[in-house]
Amino acid sequence: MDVEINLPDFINKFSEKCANVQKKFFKKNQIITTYIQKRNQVCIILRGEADLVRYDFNGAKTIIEHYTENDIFGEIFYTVSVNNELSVEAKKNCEILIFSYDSVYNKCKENCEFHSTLMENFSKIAVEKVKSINTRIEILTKRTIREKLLGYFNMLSTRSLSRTFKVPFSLTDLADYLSVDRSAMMREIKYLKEEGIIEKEGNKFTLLTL
Amino acid sequence: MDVEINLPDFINKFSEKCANVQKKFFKKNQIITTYIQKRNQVCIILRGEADLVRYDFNGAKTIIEHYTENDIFGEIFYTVSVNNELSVEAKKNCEILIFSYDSVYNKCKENCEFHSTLMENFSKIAVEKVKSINTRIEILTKRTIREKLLGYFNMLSTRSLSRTFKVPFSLTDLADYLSVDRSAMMREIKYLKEEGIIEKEGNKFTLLTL
DNA sequence: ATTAATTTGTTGCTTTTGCAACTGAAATGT
DNA sequence: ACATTTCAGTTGCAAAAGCAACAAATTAAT
Repeated sequence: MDVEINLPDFINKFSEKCANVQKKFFKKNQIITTYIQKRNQVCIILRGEADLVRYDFNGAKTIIEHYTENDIFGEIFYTVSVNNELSVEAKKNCEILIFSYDSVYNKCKENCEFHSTLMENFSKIAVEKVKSINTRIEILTKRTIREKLLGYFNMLSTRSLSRTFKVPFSLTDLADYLSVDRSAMMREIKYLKEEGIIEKEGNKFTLLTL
Repeated sequence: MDVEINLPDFINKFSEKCANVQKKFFKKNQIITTYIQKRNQVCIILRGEADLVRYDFNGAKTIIEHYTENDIFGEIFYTVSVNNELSVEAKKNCEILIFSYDSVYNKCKENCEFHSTLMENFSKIAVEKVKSINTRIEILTKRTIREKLLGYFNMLSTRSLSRTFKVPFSLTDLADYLSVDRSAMMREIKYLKEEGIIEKEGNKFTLLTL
């Protein structure tokens, strides 16, 4: 039995009929949502890109996750506390489906196809999410900036089935994503280039070593 | 509707009758499993404690997750690659349930209660797992050892509803869990004590400031 | 009970990372 | 088309973290 899921198919089943699911539009740089304790909102990106970000008291920004089409997010996946203010910011114009976690376990009156498919597939979606977060942990637990960069590049390379790949955000954001200082990261990228380990053209990188 | 799940109850429904689920015993320090690509094993700890660990080429050990009773793990939650050898090591004598991911989506012939409860609740279990991994990310993305320690202590404090709490592993392992050098961590703990921010007695810590 | 092994605690020294500050390039807005 | 903002790229200096090595304390093993 194949437990893979084709998320796009599933999402295309959405229709305006389902009363439990809202579709909303957000412009670039708008805040899509701020995580609130006790609320259990679930969001799916139909179109666009967004980041889940945290700003520390000292102003340091961390990109916790980067979302593209078909990605899912919301406070159900987070233990929201007073110490961590989390918000999701649109990086491009976005089209978002919003519903409550409860509705995943309760049929809607219209018994719509989107809703029933959502219910059926929710565990697979959640398992996929665990996988993607674990990949992030894999990178964050690396001890040096160099290892983090190479770990991340390796992942992108594997995912794109090519030694050359595009980093999906600006280098400034990449530093926030790897949770390191930008200038220190730039320096490390310079060393990696000098040592012939990587090549770089804008945000297109190539891994030269295995 | 309440979407919380009482995992212990669910696990107690296990009976030897279900042909798809095995129960195995492991002694302290034994390797429970090594993650293998394409296999989709799921394990639940009935009794004992275990760590998911990664050893880097340079010998550095990272504790990716720490499991206690009722925790769930297995390669379904991981994108297993050649670059990351992951294994789960028993830290105490363990009693483990093992089954394949497929069986979560297929009834067993005996139609046993454990199995059907597993199927029903799997998405909730997976969502809980996302939450717990995200808490880990929250800590790993902190920039300094001090912030990582305080972030982790805060979490333990919140979880135990008390300013005083026990760290569930040795300080050596804690360093591997926070992904930092042990001696540097010890130094930071010393500073935190000197500054009156924490108190420490063995692996029992107290947070003195808000 | 004694030995062995592991864990804790500490410290000098080195390396890595972060911070601040600035320049030029690119993108964006009006 | 020009001004403004954001992003990339650099660098000196300071701070933090890592490494190595060791002694003392604890825990486990025989």
